[in-house]
Amino acid sequence: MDFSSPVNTSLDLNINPPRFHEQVLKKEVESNYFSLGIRMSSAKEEPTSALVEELKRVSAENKKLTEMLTEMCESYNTLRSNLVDYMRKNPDKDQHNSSSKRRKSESSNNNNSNAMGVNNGNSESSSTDEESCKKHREEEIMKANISRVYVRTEGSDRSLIVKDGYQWRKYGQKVTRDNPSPRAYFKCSFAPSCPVKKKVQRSVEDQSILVATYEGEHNHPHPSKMEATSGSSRCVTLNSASPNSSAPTVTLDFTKSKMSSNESKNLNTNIVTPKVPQTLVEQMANSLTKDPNFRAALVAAISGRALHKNKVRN
DNA sequence: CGTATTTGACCAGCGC
DNA sequence: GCGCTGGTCAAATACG
Repeated sequence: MDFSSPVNTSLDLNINPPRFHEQVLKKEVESNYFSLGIRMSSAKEEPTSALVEELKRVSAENKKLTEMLTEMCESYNTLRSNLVDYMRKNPDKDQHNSSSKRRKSESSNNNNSNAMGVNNGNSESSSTDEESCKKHREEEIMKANISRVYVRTEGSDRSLIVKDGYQWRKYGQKVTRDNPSPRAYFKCSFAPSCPVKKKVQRSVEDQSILVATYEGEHNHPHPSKMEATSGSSRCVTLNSASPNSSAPTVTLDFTKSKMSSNESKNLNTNIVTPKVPQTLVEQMANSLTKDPNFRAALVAAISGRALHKNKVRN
């Protein structure tokens, strides 16, 4: 790429040029320059004024991006809290219970989840919902902290291994009535006292999908995020076509082509990077790295996170 | 040889 | 009480 020629850093955010921001931006830009110890040269000099204009626009875009990011974060938090509320109000639509005392309800829930989007609608509607029972279930679900993860694997991959970064010890395998595929039982072996258990079984509807049910909460930090998905050399992407289930589920697509260990180390990047043209990414990176406010915020964020980490460790 | 996995036996809850 | 079922145990086996 040729960076010597002027690069259009516009992100087309409908702020070009942001006339209503001009005065504010001018002050912002000036203050940015002065804070960096750069003396503003005469506005009469053509190249400098062009740069100032460019800087203004980039600053405006940066501001707009910040606003968008803030909005996204707020939306995400709202959505998440709504989901949590919903799960608390409707725990028996999909949630498992850890105790074998609730086997019947679990079985109906299994039917629901294994249908992978086919709502048979017979699990709960026929029975009159007993309030006390429901409350009891809610309490136990909250205690058990059960979650379910759907993992798409290669069709040829018949193993019941779900790489999530934790260390698991298999302690049993059973063929259940409602699913010809065997169900594997795992205990977390990273910490001897960790109570977390995991059940892994192939979906009835789609044999390439592994359904991993986690029970309990890890009482130790994540061993290594780098190890999370490197084991099978499979690519992980967030799959928006999550199986139709009301439980908090995550679908991981492991069907992408195999990759090297180096590539697998960059999984986090793969997950969060949308399909944006490379030039645009570079332009954005350029704009952001040139912005002193962004750099200051980044430094503050990193130092804050480092402090937080130290705090957690202590 | 130590550790992880496999697999049949066993246990407990539930419905009839 | 009996049979069915899911979950767990533990001896046997496999593997590095």
